[in-house]
Amino acid sequence: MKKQLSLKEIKSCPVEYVLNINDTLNVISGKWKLPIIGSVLFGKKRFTDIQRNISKITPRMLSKELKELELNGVLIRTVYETTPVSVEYELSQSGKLITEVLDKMIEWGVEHRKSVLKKS
Amino acid sequence: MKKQLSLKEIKSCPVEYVLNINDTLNVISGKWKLPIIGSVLFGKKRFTDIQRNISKITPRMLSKELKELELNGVLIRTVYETTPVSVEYELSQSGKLITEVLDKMIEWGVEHRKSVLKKS
DNA sequence: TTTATCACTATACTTTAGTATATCACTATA
DNA sequence: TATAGTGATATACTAAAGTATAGTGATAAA
Repeated sequence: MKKQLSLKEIKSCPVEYVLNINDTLNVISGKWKLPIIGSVLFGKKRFTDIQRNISKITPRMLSKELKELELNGVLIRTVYETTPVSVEYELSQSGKLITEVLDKMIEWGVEHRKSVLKKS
Repeated sequence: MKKQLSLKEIKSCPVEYVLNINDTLNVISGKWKLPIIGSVLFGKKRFTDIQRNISKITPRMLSKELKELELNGVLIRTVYETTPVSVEYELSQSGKLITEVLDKMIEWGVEHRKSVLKKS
């Protein structure tokens, strides 16, 4: 098994640095992951709720991405044995915390745009 | 021209939220952008330096990605009229600041992995 | 009886991202 | 004269990501 490195060790090793960022990047990149996270950000949602929320997503993509997000521990999937079954998706504890990363991205983006506009 | 929204306005509008994160995401996603940023993180680098640094990248990809990063205002390209010409790439001011986002990503990733391991 | 809802899956397709390999014009060194 | 280094570009390809469209089985309402 791979040794767990400390934050300090990761940030000081270029290879680990890139690998660890990629791990996080994989959780949020692709066309639909972010909209899905956005959709469940304010509480539990069902499959069709999310689908209605993100009008252009196909069920194939939604199903695929939900599975991946669940596998990655970002979403929690709960099945209720009603008829027909209902399934609810919600953010896990660390799924909720990813907003800290997202907010940082927005902040950088806004500042970056300012500095690009200034120069042109 | 599009109105510049404040941080508050962006964070409170789901559509703007996703759009703005995507802007930042586009700067760092893809197979090679992060390794390139990593390579120039500690100072100016030339085309072949970066190529040697990232041993598996093809010149086509390196050229393509450098162009995109320059266009996005993350990298600055300087041409020196030596013979043969030499070209140096370095991070712009806000290019340097993107490390704040990257560090946040590492921090979340490390905590997230901990919480996933705990549960299994 | 037809239609709709639920949460999906199957198949075939297109589009985008990335790879492989060769080449450019120039110059300096062996 | 042959070879290597400079910073790339051209063409053709494969692989990955995403789209389009139809269909599943159970149930319940019109």
